[in-house]
Amino acid sequence: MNVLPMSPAGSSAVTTGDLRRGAWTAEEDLLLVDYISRHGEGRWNSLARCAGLRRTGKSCRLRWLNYLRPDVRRGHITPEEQLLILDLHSRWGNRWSKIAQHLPWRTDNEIKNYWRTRVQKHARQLGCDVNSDRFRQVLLLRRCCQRVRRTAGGWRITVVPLLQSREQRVLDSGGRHEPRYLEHASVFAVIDGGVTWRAFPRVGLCRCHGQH
DNA sequence: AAGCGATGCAACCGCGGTCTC
DNA sequence: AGAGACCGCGGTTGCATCGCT
Repeated sequence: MNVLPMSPAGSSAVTTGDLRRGAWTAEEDLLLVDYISRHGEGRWNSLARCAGLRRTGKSCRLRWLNYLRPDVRRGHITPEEQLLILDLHSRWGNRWSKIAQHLPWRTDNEIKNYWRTRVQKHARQLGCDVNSDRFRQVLLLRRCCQRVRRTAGGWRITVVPLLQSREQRVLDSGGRHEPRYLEHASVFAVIDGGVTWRAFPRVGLCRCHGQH
């Protein structure tokens, strides 16, 4: 099972009347997991009562779907997932549950949080819209850099912001053992020794030959 | 070391749609 | 058919943690 965030003893959870609210305790998690493993999911309100949990059905459902479900993947969102989320969001907007259907190991809540805290902030810093080609290119470049890192190993990569100029520019990031960046119009590239990886909007990463 | 603002994320809330009786 | 219960979604809040001064 996943390592779960647990509230410490005497946590921020409060009890109003017969119901508890706030952070879940390890004991509550165990009760819920144990009950669902024996009886499966059902009607959440009655499940909460039958499992001996002083929680609303809603609260139990949220806890199960977002954290206790065995197939939920937690932690760092990969560049591939970022691009997929970006693509799906450009199609459907804030339809988080619909987007999450295409990343079944991620929850809608996680995707929504990721979007609001990281993506929107990132776009603000770049001064562009999250659905713009420019923003997409930056993500593609990041993935590109990661691949170069993986294959070349040990290189220090500097992310170069997209320039507005239409003319071709070759940006040299410094030492001869580091990759150089080529930027032309709406295309990014990382030049890695004899191989050039180019990132095209809506297409992805392509390996090019003889393009220095 | 302490204070404080920024950040990330778990959890709650409100509402509209669906189900059940 | 309709009323109440329930579910699921998207938006929002609150708190723990981090990093800076």
